[in-house]
Amino acid sequence: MAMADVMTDKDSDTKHARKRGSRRKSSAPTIGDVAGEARCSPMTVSRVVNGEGNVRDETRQNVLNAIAKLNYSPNRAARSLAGGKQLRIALVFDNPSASYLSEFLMGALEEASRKDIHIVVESCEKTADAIPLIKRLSETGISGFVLPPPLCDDQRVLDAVTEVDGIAIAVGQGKASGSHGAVMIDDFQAGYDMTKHIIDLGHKRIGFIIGNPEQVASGRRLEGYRAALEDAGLELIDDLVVQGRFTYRSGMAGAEKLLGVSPRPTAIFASNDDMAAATVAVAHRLHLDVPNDITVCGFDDTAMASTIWPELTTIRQPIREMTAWAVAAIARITRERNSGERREPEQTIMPYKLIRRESDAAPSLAGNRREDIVEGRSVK
Amino acid sequence: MAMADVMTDKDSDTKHARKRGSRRKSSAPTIGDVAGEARCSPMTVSRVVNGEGNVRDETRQNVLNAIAKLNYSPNRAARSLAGGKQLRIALVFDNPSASYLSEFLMGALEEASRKDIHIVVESCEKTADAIPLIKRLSETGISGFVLPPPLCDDQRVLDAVTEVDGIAIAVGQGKASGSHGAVMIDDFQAGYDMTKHIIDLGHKRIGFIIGNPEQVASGRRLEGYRAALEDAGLELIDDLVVQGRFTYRSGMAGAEKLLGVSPRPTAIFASNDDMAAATVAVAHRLHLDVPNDITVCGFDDTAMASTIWPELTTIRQPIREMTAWAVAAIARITRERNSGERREPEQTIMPYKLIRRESDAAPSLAGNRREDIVEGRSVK
DNA sequence: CCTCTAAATGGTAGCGCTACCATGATGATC
DNA sequence: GATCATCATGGTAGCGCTACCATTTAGAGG
Repeated sequence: MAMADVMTDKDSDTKHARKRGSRRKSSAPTIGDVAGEARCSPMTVSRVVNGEGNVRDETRQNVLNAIAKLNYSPNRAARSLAGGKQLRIALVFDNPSASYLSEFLMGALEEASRKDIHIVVESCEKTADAIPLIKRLSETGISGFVLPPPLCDDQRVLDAVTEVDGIAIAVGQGKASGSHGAVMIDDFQAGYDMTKHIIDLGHKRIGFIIGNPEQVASGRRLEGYRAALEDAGLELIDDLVVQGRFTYRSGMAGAEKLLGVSPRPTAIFASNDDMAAATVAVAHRLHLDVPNDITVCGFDDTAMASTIWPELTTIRQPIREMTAWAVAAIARITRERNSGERREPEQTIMPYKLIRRESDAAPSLAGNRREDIVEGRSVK
Repeated sequence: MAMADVMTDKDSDTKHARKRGSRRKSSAPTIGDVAGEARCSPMTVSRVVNGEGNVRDETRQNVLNAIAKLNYSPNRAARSLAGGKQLRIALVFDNPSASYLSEFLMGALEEASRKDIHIVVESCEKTADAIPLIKRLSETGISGFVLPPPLCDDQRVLDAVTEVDGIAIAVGQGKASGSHGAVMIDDFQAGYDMTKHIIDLGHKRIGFIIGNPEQVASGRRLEGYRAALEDAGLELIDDLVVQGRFTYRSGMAGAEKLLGVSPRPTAIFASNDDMAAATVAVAHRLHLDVPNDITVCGFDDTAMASTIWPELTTIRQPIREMTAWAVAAIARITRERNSGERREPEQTIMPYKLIRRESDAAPSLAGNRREDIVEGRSVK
């Protein structure tokens, strides 16, 4: 039989020479080439490559050597064709906030590359435009949708995905919901931690600029701020909480208002970096030194945070990992659906980090006379 | 024969019913389904789909109708498998400037999606790291490299690509070179136009902040500035030209120096938006109003330009289109190489736009608040 | 009418891989 | 030692599409 033939001959290199008239364009090695080199069948190679069990260690090693020798890498197209897969996932967004976006894309792309998934990127002007867009995409065979805020804050968008029987994963949305998967950080806790960090520095009058009221995360961050103040036994002063909309412009307005309050707050926590940057600008215009006269903290760790001077103390969301998770989740759910399962959409919460840079400091003793510092409790 | 059979029956729907035991997972229509519906062979459908000639109008229409009816869309994996293609292109960069990056990714992704090309994104810390990275990528079957600055300003990186017989396309590099393809804007002319725009507003003392000296584009923009001054018969004052490094911090230092010169310049043209933003911040700190006390212009039209207040008048590079062109160029060159051709690498110059926002005005006059777009000169 | 060319279409054989089943070895169990 | 499970491996048949060639048809020219 063929086996004996292969096992005994020594010219395995020529054995698997390409048939003439082959249509092959590139000379990249195929699974067959590796099989020839390793003196086994393509199937065994496939098993090794895909990490399946039931292969003798010796055989596996042979195959691995052959792969290394030929510098083989599997053909993705053939893989997905044969595997009958060919996942296509859409990234839809209406928020062209560039710094966020590139992280977002990178995370998705990496994961897609690893899993051989096709990513389609689509942007739309208004949130409302997303609904027909999702329908159209669904018709071109896209089954999964990764949705960053503010798109994922709109229930109609989520519903549109459900309607076309697609899979939606919300990235960075503030709240969980049963209708779709979600990956996010704990905005409440992050808001709490940052506020506590500021309190621990010795601040007592801490201003807060709220984000866009339409995004759920805004509210959560505010709640975290409030809870931290309360836990520290600090008074919650209404004048020190102003509404913003996540834009630089709204941050300026907010900062102007806050810095006009008397006595002035010694720290301002803005719900995102753009507004924090605006706060720094306003402070500078008033000849306040950041951080010596006033501490300014942001949220998101976008490019802005480390571009301006002083660089901002902020909260870093692992956007990249979050998006990668979203893509992987869609892949998994699709696989499950194909095999009949149909379970509740999952949600996951990722860790964030408080990045301490140069925009925070203890309140200056020179300016305001302070009472003794009261340590706030740490809440887990 | 089979033909007569197909041509006469009316139950073409059931005719092509799937064989039992098929491994097909998805129920997406295949080219065979379309052929059955249109009563022709899969080949003819393929011809129509791929826009080849030699198909009767009537037949084509039939096929088109069938495609529409079944909502057919070709399977990419099968396509590239059969076509023997499977282009893989790497985007390599060491400049994590986020706003630039996301545009960059979008352009590449769009084109890749259209042409069914696989994009691999890789970043590296230092420019030197790019060289082994390119070698490694080349070994995994990547033949094309899209390189933004500052990577493409380093000849060693370009050489590394040549060494592995890959195709390099520099995006946004300031100068042309014979060893690789390139797509860029005319930095000289853009620098000239912006300077002229400022001169036309009535300014005579115009400061300039140079970019990173290692990037070719920096020098070109400076030359444009000089040429415009000269053409306008304005004196070139050495004190009004300071060195920067494209960073916010360097922009602050530059702006402080420029605004310390007496008499003060009435306008500052920074070689990129980050430095222009820093200039605005410094001006504000000195209680100078932008643009009424001083005009500030940037370059690149990154997110920063339209985030801060006042929004910056700047030069917009069509990054997205440039990257898309780069990807398309690699695809074309690869095709040519496969068919034996081997021609000189191409270069192309794209049009830029002068985006007028709120940061410029005539010296000491009430500011205008317009967003005019002045078309840049387009070459070829 | 009959060749001859070109246009229009069909048939076939893969592209490189994996799902599925068949087969041969190897022990373990009674 | 026969029976059966289990592991290790091979064979085969596609996945959906296109390259290539064969075939048919329509028109041109003699």
